[in-house]
Amino acid sequence: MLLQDVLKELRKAGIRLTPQRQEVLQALFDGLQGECQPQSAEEILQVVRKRYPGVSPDTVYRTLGTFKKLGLVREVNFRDGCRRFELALQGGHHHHLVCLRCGRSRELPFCPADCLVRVQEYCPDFEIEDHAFTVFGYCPKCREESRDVFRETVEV
Amino acid sequence: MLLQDVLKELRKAGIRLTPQRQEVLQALFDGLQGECQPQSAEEILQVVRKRYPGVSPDTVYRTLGTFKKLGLVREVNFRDGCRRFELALQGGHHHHLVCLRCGRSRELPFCPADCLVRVQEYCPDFEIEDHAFTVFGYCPKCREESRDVFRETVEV
DNA sequence: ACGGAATTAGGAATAATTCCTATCTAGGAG
DNA sequence: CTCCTAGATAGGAATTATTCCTAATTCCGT
Repeated sequence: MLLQDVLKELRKAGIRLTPQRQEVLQALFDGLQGECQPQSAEEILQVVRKRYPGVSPDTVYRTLGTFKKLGLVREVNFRDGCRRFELALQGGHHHHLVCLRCGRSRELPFCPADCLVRVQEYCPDFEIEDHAFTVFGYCPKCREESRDVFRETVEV
Repeated sequence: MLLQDVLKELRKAGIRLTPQRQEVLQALFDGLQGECQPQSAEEILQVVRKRYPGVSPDTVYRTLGTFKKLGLVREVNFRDGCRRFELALQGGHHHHLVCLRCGRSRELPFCPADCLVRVQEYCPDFEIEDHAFTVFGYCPKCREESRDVFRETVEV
């Protein structure tokens, strides 16, 4: 799905298409390129401000909230002190493998769908809205680096 | 496992047992009773201050960090603006079903263990430290209440 | 082009978390 | 039991993320 299609859907949903919202959306699309890396509100704000310097944090947060309600954006938590956001396009459902040292993440193409089914059986009256499966640890690069630091410490 | 056993283990691990740390531990144990409800640092602080009024937030955070490193405490995120903590006793591994309205959680006895195996196969050089499986939505009680609100709105 | 409801900027307020440093203390050594 | 010191704490300030408030602006249907 492309930016144009999303804009069309938003218009259809009666969402006012302000330039600020379009820029937030653009930033989210940019984040989709290359390695998957959900962005913090602050990061998105910086991107948006390149074109609209006056944009306020409030606007970014409000826009992300609006998009989240529409199911267009998902929130994830990487345990790095802020919320992160990414596009939730249909067919792109995934989870994350997060490095606790460098904060970078890798997309996981697995989903514990069977668990979700069991959860719904376990609590039939609970209305499931979203779920998170996130694996935390240390990426190969950071493991290597901390090994180096350890060596230096010992040798000195 | 009881508080006494944990204290013994901490001593064995060379962790200084200050009264503040013991109170934090006690608060975490209290949180284990009844419905599982991971606590925020603020909530733990309030409990600890009942006995030690002068305790600082810093101490609670530092203590929780120490316990986390030891694997005694797990951090969870309920999307309510703060980190939450709970004891991670052996055999008690579980996940959470969280209501986005009232913030209460229910313990899930399922774990996507098979997914973890697949993750490790997918990224053999990644050192897995922890994982989170959390289901978000609306509990029966909150669904009922929002239905009431809707009715009122319509009828007036 | 016009009007009204929705949206925004800007700045202040709030809340969570961490930092700093002088002081204190747990627990091992004697 | 007392002494010593590495490690821990209090207290308050600083930082960071997020939300609130309100007057001014703007999208978009008519």
